[in-house]
Amino acid sequence: MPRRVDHRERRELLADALMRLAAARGLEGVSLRQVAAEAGVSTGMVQHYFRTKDEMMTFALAMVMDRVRERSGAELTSTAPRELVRGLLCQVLPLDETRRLENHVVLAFLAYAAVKPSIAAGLREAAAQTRTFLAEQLRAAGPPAGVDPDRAAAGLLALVDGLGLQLLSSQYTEEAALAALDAQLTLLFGA
Amino acid sequence: MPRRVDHRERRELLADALMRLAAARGLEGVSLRQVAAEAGVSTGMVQHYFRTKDEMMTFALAMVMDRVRERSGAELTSTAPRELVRGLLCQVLPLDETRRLENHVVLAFLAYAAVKPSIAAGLREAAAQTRTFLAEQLRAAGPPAGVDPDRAAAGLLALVDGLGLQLLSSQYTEEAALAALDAQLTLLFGA
DNA sequence: TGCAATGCAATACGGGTGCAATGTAACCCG
DNA sequence: CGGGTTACATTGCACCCGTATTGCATTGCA
Repeated sequence: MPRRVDHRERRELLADALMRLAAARGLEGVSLRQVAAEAGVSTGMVQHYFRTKDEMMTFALAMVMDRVRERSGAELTSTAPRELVRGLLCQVLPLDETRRLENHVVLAFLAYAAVKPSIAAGLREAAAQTRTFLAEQLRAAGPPAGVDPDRAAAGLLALVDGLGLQLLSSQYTEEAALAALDAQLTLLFGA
Repeated sequence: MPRRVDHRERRELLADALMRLAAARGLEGVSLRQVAAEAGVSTGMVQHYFRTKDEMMTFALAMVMDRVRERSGAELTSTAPRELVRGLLCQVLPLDETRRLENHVVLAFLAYAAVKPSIAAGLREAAAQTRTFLAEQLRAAGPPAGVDPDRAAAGLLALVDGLGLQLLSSQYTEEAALAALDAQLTLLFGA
């Protein structure tokens, strides 16, 4: 049995189980044993691949953000700035089951990160990256008078974060969220 | 000693301790014993005032939201819609230590509520209330063409939520957040 | 003046937690 | 064809959790 295993693959298998748990029962429902059970393996195996629970958590979060980044990268085919921006932001919104799950995880980790700065760092960097990209696109599109691209980018990201938050707690529908996003894009890119 | 105690007051004392813990160590750091220790009382006393942990949590969240609502109500003196809206939204943003604490708590509960619907209900109702108020004010101010008050209100609330989120994880400064908010208000209310 | 209700404190219980230690198969390498 | 390393599985430990139970003052009320 041994030696011939892909470490990466195993860790992702476990991290996937963790995500499912986090989405279903919250981060506090995540324990070594629960993750093991969800993945259908022994707790010893989990310990084998993650020396500590914190290491497991950190890996899972990194994995989620990598996936979002990957999907966003794949979306960068359109040439019109507005569609590009919209496509990217839609990859973040919880509009299907996969992304709902991801958003749950990220939200759980956000609450966690407000306390543990080491976790927050990764999130912060990813956001900054997205923000500068958005600002570039806004600048390229030549926004209406009175719209500062940097500020607008920051606002746009905050808007999407907020929309995601409200979608998760089912405060309203996907259509409403998309409408709000589109309305904002229209304001920023002009009619 | 007994009989002459204000139940409400005791419960708020405990809920305050809970808030401090939640802000400092996250919701998962909140236990009956920890709350008791933080409040400087026995765990028995906590049990006396909250029959279950869930009851304690629910009460604490309700208390926080009541305080926000109270503060927001006190802010409703200005007559110009834009200033009114701005004042209200600023009461939600984490711009001082008190509100940072509150935001931490609400965020923690949001992650919790994504899993426990009974908690989510209260949050949803409060948000809906705020949203209709915002929409009223926008309508009263006569927004520029192409701005739908209801959608704009929803967007505004989402924006503030997102800004709060990013402020908490110190993704940027208070000034930047306020600037983003003001920029959006200018877009919605016109110059 | 009794007596029930109230406000708490202390303790105990069953269960879940992270983690360390140990065991044991399977494979690769020399 | 041994020895060492890898990949797990099992078990145990100390701790913390939420909750139930019990005990005991103190008080308002009859």
